[in-house]
Amino acid sequence: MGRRSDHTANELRDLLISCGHELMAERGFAKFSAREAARRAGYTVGTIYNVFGGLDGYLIAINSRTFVLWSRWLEDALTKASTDPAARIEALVRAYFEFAETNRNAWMAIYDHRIDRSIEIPREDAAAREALTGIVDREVSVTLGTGSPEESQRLVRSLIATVHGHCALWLTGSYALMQEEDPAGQALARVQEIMRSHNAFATA
Amino acid sequence: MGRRSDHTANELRDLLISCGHELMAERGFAKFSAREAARRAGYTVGTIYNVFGGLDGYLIAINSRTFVLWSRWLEDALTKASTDPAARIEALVRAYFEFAETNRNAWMAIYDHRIDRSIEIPREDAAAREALTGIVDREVSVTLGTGSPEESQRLVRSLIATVHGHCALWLTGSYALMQEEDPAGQALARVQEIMRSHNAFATA
DNA sequence: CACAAAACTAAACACTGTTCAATTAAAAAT
DNA sequence: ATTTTTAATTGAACAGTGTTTAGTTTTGTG
Repeated sequence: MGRRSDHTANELRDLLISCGHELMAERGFAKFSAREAARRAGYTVGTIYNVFGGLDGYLIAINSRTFVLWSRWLEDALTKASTDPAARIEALVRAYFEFAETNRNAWMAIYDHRIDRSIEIPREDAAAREALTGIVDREVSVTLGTGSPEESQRLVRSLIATVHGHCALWLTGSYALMQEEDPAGQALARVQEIMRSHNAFATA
Repeated sequence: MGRRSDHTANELRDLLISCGHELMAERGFAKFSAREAARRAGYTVGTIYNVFGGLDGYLIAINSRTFVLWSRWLEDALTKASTDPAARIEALVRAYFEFAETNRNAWMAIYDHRIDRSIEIPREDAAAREALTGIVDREVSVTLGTGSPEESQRLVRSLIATVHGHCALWLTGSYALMQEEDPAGQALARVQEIMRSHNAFATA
């Protein structure tokens, strides 16, 4: 068959991402199959190559969707949190872990997919990825009294890396960290220690 | 051909691990091929399944070798370091990053290989993995004054996770963390802040 | 209505991992 | 010294991949 009228270009794009995301959540990165994803959408692999330019483009799109869901998850948690800065940071870290645990495979796929430096990430996708950093930036900046914005941004990235490390080692089951019952609690404790070192939460 | 006399069982095992490790360092986890590794060793895939029981066993063996090299790298760095606890911690963090950068693909393969919980890791391999934690434990314990050994162990794992997070995000190129020029420095700063929060480096 | 462009498929290619019967070489038994 | 047994190794098969390309079908347009 040729061009089908049952889906517009955008609908098809969305459908393929949805099916791909579902399959990724179900099987994980290693057992993901573009063929199978297309099959579930009622199409053939070739279509994926048409729409996304290649497998990398497709995986980027799928992972970007995960980023969007993740950001929403964090924003939702922050909405329910109080206005106390320390409480908001805790909510943020807890929500970070919750999302990763709830969406194990999809979350891990983000880091499983190694993007070749030669390939360029579409603006829209890059934005979805940076949105997450933006949320953390916004919340952390409130608590940090003095210091240049650049220094603050560096710290934000470092804090994200800190939480990421705990979360990643936890979910991959690496190390005997498995025996750690509350990795989120440990990550939070470290974040708090670091932030206090930078005179955050300083009561006036 | 049948049984060959050109390699004993142990030699063959070692040869296959060497070739596999080399290929892993060269191509990375995603493009690793057991067939190709066996080919380089002068054997066929089947032999890998004979010797290691399956692909998982082979990958575990390859990654365990990386752990051994990593531990050695850290010990070497510590040998060259002074006796000052703070300096030793710095040497440890720096060496951690150096090894990961120098052995990018092999290092990442450790975390790329998701081991099914059903499969059991051979004692020897488990030991190689735990050795690394042991080194950190030994060095950190010196600086931590009070506190139960269990609490200390939890902190050690948490510190490892902290450094791991920085290193992983750096090497995967995730986030705009790429723009960070000295991720090792950031990781070290966080480690120091955390340790000071736990009254480490307390001068008597 | 004819045509050109776009969407989509089907099939091919060169690879995987995994299994297993068949072969070969060495060790053990006669 | 021969035969038998046992174990190591291969080769071929199977069902999957990702990727490319020629071809077919559908649609919008001249």
